[in-house]
Amino acid sequence: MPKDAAITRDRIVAAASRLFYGHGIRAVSVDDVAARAGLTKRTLYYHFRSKDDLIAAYLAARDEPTIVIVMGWMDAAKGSLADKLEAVFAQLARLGRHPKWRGCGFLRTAAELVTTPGHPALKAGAAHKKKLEAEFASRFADAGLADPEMRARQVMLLFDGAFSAMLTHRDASYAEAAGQAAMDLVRGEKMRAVKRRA
Amino acid sequence: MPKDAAITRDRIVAAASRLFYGHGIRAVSVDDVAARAGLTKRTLYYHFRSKDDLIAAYLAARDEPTIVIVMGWMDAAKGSLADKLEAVFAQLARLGRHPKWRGCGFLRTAAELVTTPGHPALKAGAAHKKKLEAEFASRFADAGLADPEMRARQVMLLFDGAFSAMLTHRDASYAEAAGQAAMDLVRGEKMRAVKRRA
DNA sequence: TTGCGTACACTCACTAGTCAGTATACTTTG
DNA sequence: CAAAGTATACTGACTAGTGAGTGTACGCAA
Repeated sequence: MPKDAAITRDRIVAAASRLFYGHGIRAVSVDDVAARAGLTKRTLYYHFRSKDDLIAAYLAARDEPTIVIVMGWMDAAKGSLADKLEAVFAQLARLGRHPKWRGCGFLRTAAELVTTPGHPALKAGAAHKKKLEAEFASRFADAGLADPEMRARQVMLLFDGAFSAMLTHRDASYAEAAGQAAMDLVRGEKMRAVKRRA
Repeated sequence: MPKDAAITRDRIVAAASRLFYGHGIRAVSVDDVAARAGLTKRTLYYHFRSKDDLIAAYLAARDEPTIVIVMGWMDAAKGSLADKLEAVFAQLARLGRHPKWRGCGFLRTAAELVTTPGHPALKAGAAHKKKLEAEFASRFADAGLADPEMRARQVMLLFDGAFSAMLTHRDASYAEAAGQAAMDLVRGEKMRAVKRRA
């Protein structure tokens, strides 16, 4: 039955996700993941060729859901674009206050795997961030903001900066400061001419 | 002679710095560091109680020099506050284009050691970022910027965001986008009343 | 009976940290 | 001043444990 295989695979990815996110890639062994998934390492290696494959699957499984969550925050918020951005960063701060929060899985993986440039997990992480940036840009364009791509990029920089600072200081208020900056960047910018260099 | 000990210690820290920064904390063994420093592991353990001690020493040695470099960029740049910030981020982009660049050692260490909350290296990293933020705030205050502390915090968020994005995408132009955002945040803000919430 | 999914037991390389001992140089003492 | 003692800086070989990945056999469903 191929369905069983898919179920087992998902269970392994779920176990890997919890452990890799909670403790880091290198800190977690394949044995740990197998034990957490309730099966032996040999079974895990039946479903995944290597630990690197498993890491890639871990991030791939986080891509779409993360984007849905963040854009859900934005679309659910009432008011102006600035208000919506404030809501996004307020929600990020709320996450950051959770005791099990460990920063951004994509950024932390990028930091850990920095020496293996072609790693599929790194590509997945970069693609994920690009997608999120594009979602912001699309909404900024709809709102009539000048230079939506650049503003989206700057908001992403604040977003990733908030992740880093919250992780460094264990202080979620950094996300709120980032939200204020994001608001300032999109406020009163609607019709301003694009006089910046490309 | 205690001078010999200091020299050897420094050589170990220098070797650790290169390897930890280049490959990551967990990816580098104590044997690797000892070999790079040209001595045995036993000698390394004569100078450091544990690998954790060595990690802390690695970040401690990077603290002050990093701040001097970044503030040197800022103070050497001519023009307005915005111009000086543009210069800082331009220099960051220049660093990011170097083939041996591997992101921010402090942020990457924070990401790797996320499961050991009290680790001295994490405290060193947090203190380092706070110091840098304070240096920005001091210069913003001197320039008569309204709410210098908040702006300094936001610039730090852009700074760390630039590190993260450059590492994720291997694209140094993110630092320049961050620089543009930083300029926008300090420009035309000199005398604006502080109407934001605390 | 074929082949898919699982388990046990294993390999071999590597890891942080330790044991016991040595060469050198400075200090104390007869 | 010379001999003995002591602290310093160092080494090679080791331990106990963990790492990713594998060979082989077994049960179960079609």
